[in-house]
Amino acid sequence: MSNSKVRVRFAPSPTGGLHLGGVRTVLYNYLFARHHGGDFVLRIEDTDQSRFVAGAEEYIMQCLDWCGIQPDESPLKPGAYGPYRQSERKPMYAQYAHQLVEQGNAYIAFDTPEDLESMREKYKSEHHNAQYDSRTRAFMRNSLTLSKEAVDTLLANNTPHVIRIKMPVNETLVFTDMIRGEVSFETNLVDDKVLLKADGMPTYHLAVVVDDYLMKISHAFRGEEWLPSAPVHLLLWKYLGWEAVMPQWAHLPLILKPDGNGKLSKRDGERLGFPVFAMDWTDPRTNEATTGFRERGFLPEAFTNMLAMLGWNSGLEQEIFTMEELVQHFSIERVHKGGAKFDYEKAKWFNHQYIQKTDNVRLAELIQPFIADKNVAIEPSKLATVIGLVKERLHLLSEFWDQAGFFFVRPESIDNSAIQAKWTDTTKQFFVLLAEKFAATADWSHDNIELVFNEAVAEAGIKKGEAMLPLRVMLVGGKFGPGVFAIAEQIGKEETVRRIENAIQLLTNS
RNA sequence: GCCGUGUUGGUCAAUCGGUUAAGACGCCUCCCUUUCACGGAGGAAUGACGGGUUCGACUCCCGUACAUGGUACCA
Repeated sequence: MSNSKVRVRFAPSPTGGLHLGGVRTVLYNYLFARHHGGDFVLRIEDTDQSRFVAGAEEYIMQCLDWCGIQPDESPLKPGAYGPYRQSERKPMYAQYAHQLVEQGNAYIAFDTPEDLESMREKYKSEHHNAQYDSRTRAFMRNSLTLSKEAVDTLLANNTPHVIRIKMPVNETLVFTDMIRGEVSFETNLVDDKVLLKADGMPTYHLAVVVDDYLMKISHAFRGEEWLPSAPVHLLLWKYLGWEAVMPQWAHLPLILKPDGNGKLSKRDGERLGFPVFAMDWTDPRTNEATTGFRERGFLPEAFTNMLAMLGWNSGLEQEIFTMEELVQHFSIERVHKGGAKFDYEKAKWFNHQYIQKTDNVRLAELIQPFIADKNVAIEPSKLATVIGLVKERLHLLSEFWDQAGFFFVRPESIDNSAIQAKWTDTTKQFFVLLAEKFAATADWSHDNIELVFNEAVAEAGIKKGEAMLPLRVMLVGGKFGPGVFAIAEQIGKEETVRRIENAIQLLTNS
C-alpha cells in the first residue's frame, strides 16, 4: 500500500447536523491527504433508508465549504470511482456478499426479528453474552443449519433473509493502528455481523470495505467507536482477497463533554450554552433548531484551527496555524490516543486571536449577518472603521453589536449609577459648557476634540478625571468601549452634543 | 456481564529511561490604561493506584481502579 497514491475519504451518514467530532475527522483526513499530495474523497453513507433526512447531505457539503475544505471527489464532483453515494452503488455490493457465501465465509440467515429477539433474551439469562456467533448460529435458521433444498425453497419464495459473515473459531486477529499501535481481538468474541440486509442494502461493514477497495482508499481514519468492529472489516478484506491493498487504519479519539465524561453530544451544547454543530441545523422532521459555530460568530479558520489542536499537537509551541501550516506539520502519529474534553473558553480564545489578525474589511463582511436585524443602514467603510476600534474586545463576531451598537444608535438608556455619584452643580455646569464648546468646534478631529475638552475642564475648574467617565457614559451608555474622543469623533459633532444634552436633562430631572 | 481502548495541573498538552515535568486556555496578584479590553510581569495548580524491570522511571512490563466505546438487518 505504501507505494500507491494516498487517498482518504470522509464518509458521513447524512442523518443530521455535522458534529464537532465529524468536522475534526474530515479535517484530519484532509490535512493528511494534502500533506501527502493525495486525494480527499467525500462519500455519502446512506445505506439506511429509514434514516434518510432531507437536506442533510447538502448541509454537510456546505459545512465543508465553510471550513475551507474542498473534496477532490464527491457526489457533486465525481471522479473516476463513482458514484459517491452508497445508495447509488447498491448493485455493487450483493455480488461480493454472494461471493463470500460461495466461499463459505458467509451464510444466508432467515431469522426474523422476533427469532433474534428471543435468542437474545435466552442468552442474556444463560451466558451473559448474547451474540450471533459460532455457537449460536448452529441453532438458528440459516444456510448452515438448513438443507440445501430448504434454503432454495425459502429463497424461491422470496423469504426475507440477510447475509452474515461467518466468524472463524479460535483465531486471534491483529492489526496495526496508526495511532494506537498493535490491537488484537479474539474471533470467538465478535459476532456474525450482517453484511447484506433484507432490503438488499449493505450494512456499513460490507459497504465500507467494498467502497474503500473500489475507491482505492489507502488510509482509513474514523472515530474510535469503530474499533470494536475492525476485526470484521479485517476479515472481509482478507476473504475478498484484497488483503494486500487494505488501507492503513487510524482510529481517532473521541471529543468528550467538558463536564463529567462521555462523548460530546448536541444536548451538552444546549445544556452548557455552546454550539456543537458546525453550522445551524434544523431537523426537517421535528423542526428542532440547533445553533452552529458559524452563526455563533466563529471564523472558519479559528474553528478549524481549534479543532486541529484538539487531539493533535505539532510538538512545537505554536498554536495558531493557517490551514497551509497545518497541512505542512500534520502527522497522524502525533494524534493523541486519549479523548479530549471540549473547552469552549479555549475555542473562544482561538476565535479572538483570529479576529485580531483578520483585516477590518473582511470582518465587516462577516459581521454583516449579525447586524442585519438592527434596522440600521451602515456604510461598509464606517463599519470597518468601528470594527478596528472594538475588535480587540471581541471573542465572537456576534458580540459586535453589544460592543459597538452605540456608534450607530443612540443608547436607549445610560448607566446613571456611574455618573450620579459625581453629579453636582459643578459637573452639570461643566457639561453645559462642554456642549456649547463642542457645538462651536469647527475641527472635529480626535486631537482637537480632546483639546476643546481640556479647555472646558480648565474653565470649569474641575478635575479631568471627574469628567471623563461621565462623558463616556453619556456617549456610550455604559462603562466600556474604546477611547472617548475616538468615539466622539466617530459619531460626529451633532450627535455628541445631542447625547450630552440628553444626558444633562435626564440627570437634572431625576 | 463480556470485549476493546484510554488515564501528565480545572482544560488542551510537551516529554519518546536521567528535565527545576515545557507551553497554551482559564483562574489569582501586580503594572499599563482617567472605562472596558488589549498588552506586560508574576503566582497557584499535574504524572490514578500498587507491584515489578533498571544505577535511574511520567516514560518499559504486570495487576487494580476509574473512565469511555462497542456488544442492531444504525452509522
